[in-house]
Order: sequence, then structure tokens, then C-alpha cells
Amino acid sequence: MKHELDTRYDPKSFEQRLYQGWENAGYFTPETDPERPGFSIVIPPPNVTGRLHIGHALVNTLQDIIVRWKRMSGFNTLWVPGTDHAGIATQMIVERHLLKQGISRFELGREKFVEEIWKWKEQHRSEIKDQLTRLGASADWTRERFTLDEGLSRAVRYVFVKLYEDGLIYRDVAMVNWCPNCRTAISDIEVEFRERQSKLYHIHYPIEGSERKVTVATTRPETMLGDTAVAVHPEDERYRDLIGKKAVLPIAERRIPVIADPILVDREFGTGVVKVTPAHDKNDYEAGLRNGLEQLQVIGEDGRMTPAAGAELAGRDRFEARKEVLARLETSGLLGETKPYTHSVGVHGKCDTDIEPMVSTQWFVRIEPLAKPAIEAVRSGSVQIVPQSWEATYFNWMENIHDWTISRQLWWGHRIPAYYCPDNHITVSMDDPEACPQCGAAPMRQETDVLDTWFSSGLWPFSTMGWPDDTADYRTFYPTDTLITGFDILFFWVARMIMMGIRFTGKAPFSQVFLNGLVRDEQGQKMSKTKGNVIDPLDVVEEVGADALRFTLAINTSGRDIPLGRSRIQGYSAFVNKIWNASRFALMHLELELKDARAIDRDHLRTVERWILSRLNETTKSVNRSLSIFRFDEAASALYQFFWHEFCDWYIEMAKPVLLGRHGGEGEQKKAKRVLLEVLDRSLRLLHPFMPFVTEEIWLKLGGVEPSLMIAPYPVAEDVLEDPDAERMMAATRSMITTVRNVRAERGFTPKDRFRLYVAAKEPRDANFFRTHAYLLLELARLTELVVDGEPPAGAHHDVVEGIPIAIEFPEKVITAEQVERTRREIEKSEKELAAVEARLANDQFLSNAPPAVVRGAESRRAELRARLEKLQQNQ
RNA sequence: GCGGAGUUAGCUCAGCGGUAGAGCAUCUCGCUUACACCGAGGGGGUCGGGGGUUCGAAUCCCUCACUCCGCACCA
Repeated sequence: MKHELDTRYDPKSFEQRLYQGWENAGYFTPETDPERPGFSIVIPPPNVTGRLHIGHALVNTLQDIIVRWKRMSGFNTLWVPGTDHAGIATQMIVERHLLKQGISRFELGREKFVEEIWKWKEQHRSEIKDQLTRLGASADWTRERFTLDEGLSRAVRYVFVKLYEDGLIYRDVAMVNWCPNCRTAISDIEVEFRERQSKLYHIHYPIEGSERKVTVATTRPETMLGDTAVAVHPEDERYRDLIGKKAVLPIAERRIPVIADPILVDREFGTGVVKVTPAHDKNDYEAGLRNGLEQLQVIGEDGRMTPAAGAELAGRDRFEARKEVLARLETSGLLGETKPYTHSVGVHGKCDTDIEPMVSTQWFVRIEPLAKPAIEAVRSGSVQIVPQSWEATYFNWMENIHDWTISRQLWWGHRIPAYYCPDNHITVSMDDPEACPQCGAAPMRQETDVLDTWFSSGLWPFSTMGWPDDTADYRTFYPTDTLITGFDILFFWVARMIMMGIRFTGKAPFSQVFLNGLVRDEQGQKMSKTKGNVIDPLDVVEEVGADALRFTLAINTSGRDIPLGRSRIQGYSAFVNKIWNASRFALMHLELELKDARAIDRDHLRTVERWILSRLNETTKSVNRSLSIFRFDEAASALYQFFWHEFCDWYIEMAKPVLLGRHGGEGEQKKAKRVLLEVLDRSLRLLHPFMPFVTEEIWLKLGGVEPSLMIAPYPVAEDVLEDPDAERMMAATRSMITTVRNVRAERGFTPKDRFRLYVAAKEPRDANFFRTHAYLLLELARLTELVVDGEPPAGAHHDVVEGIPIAIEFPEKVITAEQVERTRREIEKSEKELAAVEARLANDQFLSNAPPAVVRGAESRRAELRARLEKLQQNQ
């Protein structure tokens, strides 16, 4: 029974059909059996803000490779998919979207606005699912989760209440990072620092009752309106006499004290005088607390000046106010020197707005008690970070961690389960309280703030498994095994999952973390819409199929950033095409189906067949090893190298004489077909995690026992298949063929010209091999005759390959200039190497210190070089 | 300022103590009945500079230079 493949590789004709088949058959859904060896992984939930980009394609391809590999390797495998509500980001996008239609969220009100976001979420969630489907992600959609799901929300609430009861969550007044655009507090890590060309302004503050002025320097003149002191160093002789006096704050005309503060002021820096604005600068805030200074808020939550800034400036934007303040200082002659100044400014990463340090009441997580065990988990190796160099970064951050601001003044997210009674007693509990447990008063008002989105994603590995309930999923699949994600969320997400996981489940949520790099364009530039160098993964899938994209991503993943361009993907789509065509060739000749094929009897195989099985075995070994250490590049390269350059270029070509009936009998042909089937079958299995679609489409035609390749066993190396002897003979045969082709071209013959080859095999075994395998050389090297152990005529071209002398007899003596030059260079090169090897072997230190194997290697290399030189010289 | 990574063929990278590699690009020849998204062959590198350890260094150590990425600071 013959199965054929279409002449053309057309991924569109089968990719979606196959995925549907897998999903319908339930292959993505594991059983909940705690007894079976399990493997689980949770997706880094993409934000429901929009479509997936190429970075998502990368991280999900890598997860799918591992997941498919583990599933085929016999593990009860679960990959949990899902999405993140992404607090600020989603709220911002939907708000902008509605504004385009002329609707403001404030008109809509909280409830209606949140409803709008839910609609948006549903649309994008399904779009994301569709995209992952197109990539071939074998995730269990029956277990899909969303961070605002009922179950996950319960986990969030449980954790909040627990941490509050344990004293690890507290509410306090503090200086936080405020985004005037988003009108919410954000945590320290959400602030990004941007280098900016700015100006440093010097401002003179007159001293009351004196002619003296002190000069301060600032990049933010508008904040001077909120100054409540001027500080100098207590031991600074220049200003010592001013301590305790008053300075007159220009414009505001307020009197503010000159104070001494050794912590705030560095004598060496600038003028040695610092303006102190406790309400709008972090250091000043602390100095204010130390010195009992007033906090005067001159910039409001909206980034506009408050009435405290003076009637004329109130309501003006902070940057406009800056210009105004400068103009006024200029007229009053109190503006000093203005210097260009480069410094970093903190901005909100999501909207690029300058952060305004602001004093406000917020909720915080006391982080140190959580961080300590999380540091220990990595230090002890119970959580392994790959590549390991990230560990240093992890420790550095975790050891200097600050309390985490978790409240957000947003509408979209988990509302904080804290309730205030009319007397402002706070109650935090799992259930909504009717009346105040402390004073009995009612009604209770729930806190309007929501939680930082990362608070819920920090629970993802166990909240998705049904925790805090003791569910079958939790027992079977938690802790998860591997986490694959981008290094950019190591602190945002990975660290928090480790902290929360250990605190609440007593176990680290995963044992290995693979951090992948950033996908960049071919020039190594970051991809961005403004640069126009973005690659949409779905466009690529449309063009060349998911398999080519996946393989390209995998073969470029070593742990560092990945340069990616269209031409690169094009290159690997050629490989997929090659697989298709080689399989097509094989299927034209195969008659047996896999399920009817008997085990291969290795003892009766030809050397070529033993050789390709040995190579395949080596490939199998290396692919499994590489995947186990996340070297996707190594695994993919090994497969590429084997399939294309060993299987296609050599094995298939060598099998053709037998398959096409030009050599050997029917018995030989049967054996060759059996091996061809074996190699194709195993290759497809090995390739499947990387290219699930094309391998499945072909493999289904091989008639295997399993209904799908994705649930067929992954190959494991078997030592019996290793065959150094066959490898040696094939290396010699290949070298001979290459040498003939080579010399033919150098001497100006065309591929059609045929010659006689003399092989001087000393060992009877070798001689016998070349006699029985003469057909290989005759066909592939295009010979007229192969003479084993005969005397070559004068004028033949001599060489030595793999220690075996050979000679090529030409019909006429043609020596091209190119050939002479080439021989000269060959000789020169060999002489140089021989001199080096001889020098080494003459060195007693080398002989006594180097491992015996290395010495032996050098000796045989010397023998080979000597023999080869002798032969090459005959060619001159 | 602290920490990390990088500097290998024209490009993008692998190799990390024992004869310099891959993919792409380039050049020559070939449409040989799986594949021109192909086949065969060629050219191309003193492995960033300098020092050291070693019988032996692209590979280990020191140092310098440049690039990138975190974190901190920034009157």
C-alpha cells in the first residue's frame, strides 16, 4: 500500500486541520493521576491588551518544544495556558479606545467601564488563543485561566488576608512613585530611568536680614515653590554661620530655615547648598522627616500645580509652571547660571510620563521575610536559573529589595479586600463584613484601590491549579517543573512567584527557570513599531508555515538575544521543504507500514545502513541531552545537520542504487527499505517538538501504531546502534568520493568525465569492504572502475584519505595552473602542520604530561601527514 | 558607582584546554527521474589589544579598550 505526499509542501493545507484533530482527540489534556510521572509548565500569561508579537512566539515555541518532548518521552504532561488582566496596561488601552469614540471613563463610571474592559478582554483572549493555536502550542485549553477568574480571585484574596494577618501587608503614608497620567501609584520596578539632556538651573535665595544669598542648583525649578528649608553640611565652613537663619524663598516670598543635614548634603557637590522639597523628592522627604519639616504639596495628582503653589500658578501643568518660574526668577535677577545637564529621569514605563514622587497612603508588602527563603531556594539549587549568569542579577536585586507598593488607584483589577467602617476601623477578611467587627458600626465601605497586577500573577503556578483548595490538579501537577520566560520579567514575575510559592505552598513553584533573550532584528536592533522592523508571527505563519518559524526561533536560542529577519526564516523554510521532499522520495519506495515492520536485524545490514543508524543514534543522544539543558540551538542544529547533510546528502544517495534496482537483489532492497523507514520514522519523531505539523503530516502516512506522532514515543539513544567501524569506513568512502570530485574540478574535467580509481587498502577487511561497496564509489564518484590493491599507472593523481592511499587515473595528463597552485598550497599546509606535530612529539614535557590518547593522536597524525606528503609530492 | 554579558569568516552566531566551526552571503560547475526552497566544489579568520599560567590557550588568570544590559545615584 502506497502513500504519497503532494509534490508541493503547502503548510496551509494541513496545519489547522492537524491542530483541530489533536485538540479534539484530547491529546493536550493529561489525566489527573498523581502516580504517573508528571511534567507541568504554566504559560507566562500574555496581557489581554492586544495581539501577540514575535517575542510571544519565541517563548511559547520554546515551551511547546519542551512540552512535546516531555509528553513523547512518557510524562503525563500539562501545559496550562491563560492570560493576564494586566491592570494599568489594559485599563489604559480601553480608556484610549473609548476616548476615540468620545466616551470618557469618568462619564461611564466605574462599573460600566469595567464591563467595557471585560468585553475587550474576551475579544483579545480569544484572539490570543487563536494565535497560539496557529503556532501549534499544545496547551490544555480545557484548563485555560485568567488572572481575574473567580478561582484565581479567591486565591488572591486568600493570600492578601493571610499576609495582612501575618503582618506582612500594611497600610501607610509614604512617598511613592506617582504617575500623573495614569493617576496611580506604581512600584519601584515599574519606574524606568531614561537618560535625558536637560538643564541645571542655579537659583539664588537671599538670606533674611543680610546681603548674602545662597545658591542652589536644580533640574526642577517648579518644585522650589514647595521648598520648606535650605540645607547645608554642618561642618561646611562656608555656610556654618547661616545655620538657623532664614532664607527668603523667591516668588513665594516665604521664609524658610537654613538647616544642617550631613546625610542630605555632600559638601563637595555643586555649591554645597541644597533646596529641600519634602513633598516632591525622595531624599528631601526623608530629610524632612529627620528635621521635622513641613511637607508642602505644590503639585497635585494630575500633575498640575496646587493652590499652595500660589494663586497664579495653581492649575498650571508642572512643565509650564517650570517655564513660568524661570521667567520670574529671571526678572527678579535671582536666576543664576544655567548649564546643560545630562541625567536620568524616572518615567512610567507604560506611558512614558515623568514620575512625580508623591506622599500618599498606600498598601505595601513587607518583602524581606518573603525574599529570604526565595534567595535561599536559588542559592541551594532547589530553583535553578538558566543561563546561570542571571543568578547574580537575581541575588543582587533580592538582597537589596524594598517593600512592595501593591495598591493601585485603578478600576481594573482585584479590589483590595479591606473594609472601612464609619469610624475608619479597617477590616480585612475573606468574606465581605456586614458591620465593623471592632465597633459594630455599619455600613462598611470597601477599599476602592485595586492590587498591582503582578500580585495575582505571582500566584499563577498554584492559583491555576485550584489552590487554595486541595485539588487533584494541585496534587498532580504542583510544583511545576520548568518555567520559560523572558529575562525582562525576572523581578516582576519570577522572583514574586518564588516568594509567594514558598510562603504559601511551602515549595518553590518550579525547579528550573529558563530565561530567553529578546528577539531583535537582523542588525541587532530592538523591534519597535516606530522603527518599522517588527515581524508579526502570524504573517510569517501565513507565508512559510508555523514549522519554519518555530525552527528558526529554536535554532537561534542559546540564551542570549536572538537576531531575526525574514531572510533567516526563509533559510529554514528551505529545510522544512527539504524534509518534505526527502520524505516524498522515501514514500515513493516504501511498501511496508510501520506497524507491520519487523525489528531490524543489524547483523545482516550493509555498512552504509549500520553507519546511518549509528549517526542517527548519535543525533538522538545529542538532541535529548541538549534539550535537557535548554540548548535549543544545539538540538536544532544537530537535527538539521543530520537530516540534511547525512541522511539526505549521503544516505539517500547511497541507497538509491539499491532502491532503484541498479545494485543488489530483492533481499538487499528490502533491507534498505526497512532502514529507510526506520531512519525517517525516528527523524520525524526527533523533529516533532520543533516542527509539529509537517512531521505529523508525513508520519501519518508511515502507518504507525499510534494514531498520532505527538503521542508516539520520543527516541532514546541505544548503545548497540553505535558503530565506530561503520563510521570509519564510511568516512573513508566519503573522503574518497569528495577527493575524486574535487580533483576532477581542479583539473578542469566536467562531472561527466569518468576515471579509474585505485585504492590501496592494506587490511584485508578494508580491501574486502571496498570490493563489496565498489558500486558506491562508481556511482557517487562517477568512476569507470575501482581497482582495489592494483598498481596505479604513472601520472596518476595520488592522495591519502583516512590513512588509505588512493590514486586517480586520468584519460590524459591535464594539469591546470589552478591545480598546480592548489597542490603547492596543500603541500605547504601539510608541511607546516607536520613540523608542528613533530616538534610536539620531540618535546619530552609533552610526552610525559599530555594524556596518552593525545600523544597517540599526534603520532597517528604524524604518520598520516608523512604518507600524504609523500603522495602529494608525486602530483607535482 | 555596583553587578552581568559580549568582542571568533562579509553578516549572525556556536565552540570555552589538545589539528579553527555552522547558517546565510559570495565565487565556479551542474536543471543527474525527492527537492533549483536543489546538487557538487572553491575562496574567506594571526579567535578585540597586551601580559601571564601550561608540554599545549579562541578556550584558564590578570590588564586595557570598546559595545550592550540590569541596579543604584543624580542639588
